[in-house]
Amino acid sequence: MASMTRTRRARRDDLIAATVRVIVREGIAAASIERIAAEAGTSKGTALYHFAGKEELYAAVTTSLFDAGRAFMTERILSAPDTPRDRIEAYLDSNLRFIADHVDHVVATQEIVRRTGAVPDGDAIAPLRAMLEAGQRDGSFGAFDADFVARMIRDLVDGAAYYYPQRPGLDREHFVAEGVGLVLRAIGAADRAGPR
Amino acid sequence: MASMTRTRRARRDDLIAATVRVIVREGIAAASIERIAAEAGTSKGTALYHFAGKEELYAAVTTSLFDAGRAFMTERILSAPDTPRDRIEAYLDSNLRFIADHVDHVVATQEIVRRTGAVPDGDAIAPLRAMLEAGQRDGSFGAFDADFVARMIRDLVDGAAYYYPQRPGLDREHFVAEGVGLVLRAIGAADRAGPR
Amino acid sequence: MASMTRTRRARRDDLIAATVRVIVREGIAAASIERIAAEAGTSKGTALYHFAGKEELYAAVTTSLFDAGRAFMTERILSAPDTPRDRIEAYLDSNLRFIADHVDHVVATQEIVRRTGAVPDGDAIAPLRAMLEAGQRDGSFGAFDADFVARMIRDLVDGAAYYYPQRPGLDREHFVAEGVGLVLRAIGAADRAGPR
Amino acid sequence: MASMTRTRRARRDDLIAATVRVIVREGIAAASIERIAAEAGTSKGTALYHFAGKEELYAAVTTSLFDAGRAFMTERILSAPDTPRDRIEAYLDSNLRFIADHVDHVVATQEIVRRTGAVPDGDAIAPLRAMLEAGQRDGSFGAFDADFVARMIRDLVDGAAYYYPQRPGLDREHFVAEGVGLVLRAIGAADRAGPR
DNA sequence: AATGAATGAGAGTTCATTCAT
DNA sequence: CATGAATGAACTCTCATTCAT
Repeated sequence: MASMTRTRRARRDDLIAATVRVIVREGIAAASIERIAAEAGTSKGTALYHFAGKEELYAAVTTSLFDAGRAFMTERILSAPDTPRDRIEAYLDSNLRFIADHVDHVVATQEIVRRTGAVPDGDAIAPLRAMLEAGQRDGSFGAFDADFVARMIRDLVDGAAYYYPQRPGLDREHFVAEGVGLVLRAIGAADRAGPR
Repeated sequence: MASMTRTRRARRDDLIAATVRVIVREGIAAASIERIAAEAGTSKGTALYHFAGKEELYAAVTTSLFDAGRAFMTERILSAPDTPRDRIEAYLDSNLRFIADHVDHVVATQEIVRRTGAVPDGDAIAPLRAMLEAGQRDGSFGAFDADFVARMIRDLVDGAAYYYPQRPGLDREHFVAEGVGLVLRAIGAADRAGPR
Repeated sequence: MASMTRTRRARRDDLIAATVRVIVREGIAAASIERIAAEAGTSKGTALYHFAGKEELYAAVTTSLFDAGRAFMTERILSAPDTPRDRIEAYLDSNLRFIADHVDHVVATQEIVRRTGAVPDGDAIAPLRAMLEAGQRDGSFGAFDADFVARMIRDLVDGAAYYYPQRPGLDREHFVAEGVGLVLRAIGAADRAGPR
Repeated sequence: MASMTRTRRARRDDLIAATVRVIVREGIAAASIERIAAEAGTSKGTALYHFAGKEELYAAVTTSLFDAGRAFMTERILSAPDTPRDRIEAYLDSNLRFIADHVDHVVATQEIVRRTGAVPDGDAIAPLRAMLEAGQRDGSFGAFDADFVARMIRDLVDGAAYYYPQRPGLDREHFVAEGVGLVLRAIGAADRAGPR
């Protein structure tokens, strides 16, 4: 994948962006290859020249988002203090921030994942659950079913992507703070300080 | 609609149940009328004899669930003490209980709603937000963006329907208690008493 | 066919009338058995109990019109003076008068004939051509291709059925006189007298 | 529309011709896209690749005929002497000649127009009526209801298209002369000269 | 590298007809 | 007599995919 001509790379990016736009604006049902190609200013034949099939195109959309998201988030999580509370706060904060900055791509990816059932990255729950359990062990968090809560947090964070663009005036910082606060309270970790 | 022959009513119910099964097991993409009819042990022609079209079939699936759910929940909510905390607890408790008892139908309905965008009942957020705001006014709940939190609670509750069947051993009471507790903590209303 | 219970006869007539109404108002494409049955205030099953199939229903529509038309016209033609000019005038006059009095049934029948290609009565051209040739032999009419003209007269008369209802204010007598006059002039027989 | 590849133009013409053949030979009821495609030696998918739908295919059939017809006729009518009699004669003569040369296409178009009700060109009666009224004003034609006669002439001319192929031995010139003569006599304009 | 053309599989719908009650 | 129920055939249309240029 690294060895791609610049043209090829550019065309693929065009098509990925067009896919995102079509899915977000017109719904995934309307996202035929022909419609996407038109949105990208090219032809169906060309789209399928660059991607072996629709599956591969969709995979490219999700993969490109996951790669960017992982890079963005791991950096921030790793540079946070090594306590469960700080790590999970960093996780939520960076995730919501990333979402706010890539709403369309996130929404499109969720539509694709829901339709194809193929998460490219593997388990997104496991690390979250691990963090929760760590916090429970050292007493930072309350008592709850870590698996259940982990999944609910993911639903909540994913759902935020649909909510965010629906409130156009919504301030990004407010959005992030609300999300983080909600979860921290839910896991019994919101009692540090400050106006969160 | 009340005036339906017994056969018609039965066949429609068969088809509604078959639709739910197909959507849950094979995904909504595979839920063609022919596939659904086969699952119901009948023919495509018959399915379309009983439902004017796919839209009407899907509407019947969602409507039947919403009707049952509304009946189940309103009864319980109305018989709860008239405080914000008790009402929202009744709301969550009855909703999660209803979900646990109708997982497949709930999941199928969510798939349909997501695809068609047509919620038969109108706004599901408004009443939840109203309850939250009432609790904020009288000091039972903490400070948060009620609209944001209302939506997140809905995402969370809806998401629980996907989670529940994935943990086969999961006790229904545990499931409900975890869900209620999570939300009550998140809105700062969990400080009553007892082992919740 | 003569031996029919009164109910049976009545239901058949209801259905024939309903067929005519549906075809005229909504077009023959919309004239499904179900639609026709609904228009007649009964069910598809009943319609097919009274008529073996759609073909038979359509045949009944055309036959009932042809029978009535033939009775109406032959009487008038036979009571006309026995000259080619008088006979053809009686033919046209009675035909146009009959059409004006049964526009809907005539139009419906034409639609059916055009679609099924089945004229119940046999050749409608032959007698007309015979009259024209008789007039040519005795010098009452001019010189023309009798077969060609016979067919054109039929097209013209049939077409009049579509025209008549489109000019609501149109006087029946005027309509008949114009039609008769047009044809008489066309065959060189209009030079008798009077304001025709 | 002018910018079409040669292949596309050719395939569309193939399909238009096939449509005409199927309608004329087997009736418009039998003219399914699949049947038409087979007649054109291609597949249903290809037919729908070249025409957005059946409506567009039918529109192409009628439009192509109307365009050719209008070109053929206007040229001849404009080059005729500017008297009502000459103009209407040119109208009839050119129309019947065009019909004789494109019988199948004309018949197919009439079937389509009758079924869809969509005349691509607008009112075909108005210009005819205008010519008739002009002739009445300057005394070239007799007294008659111009609107009525205009419509009857159209019925007559259109009907000629069905008649023509039914008499295989029929000479084209004879056919045209009979049609023109019939109408000219009917409107009282046949008294110029010669054995018409 | 790009694309027009072709095609088959499959979806939703309509409808005449058969049948049991 | 009447009708609800059931069904299969046929039709239009969408779409991912293959291929030749």
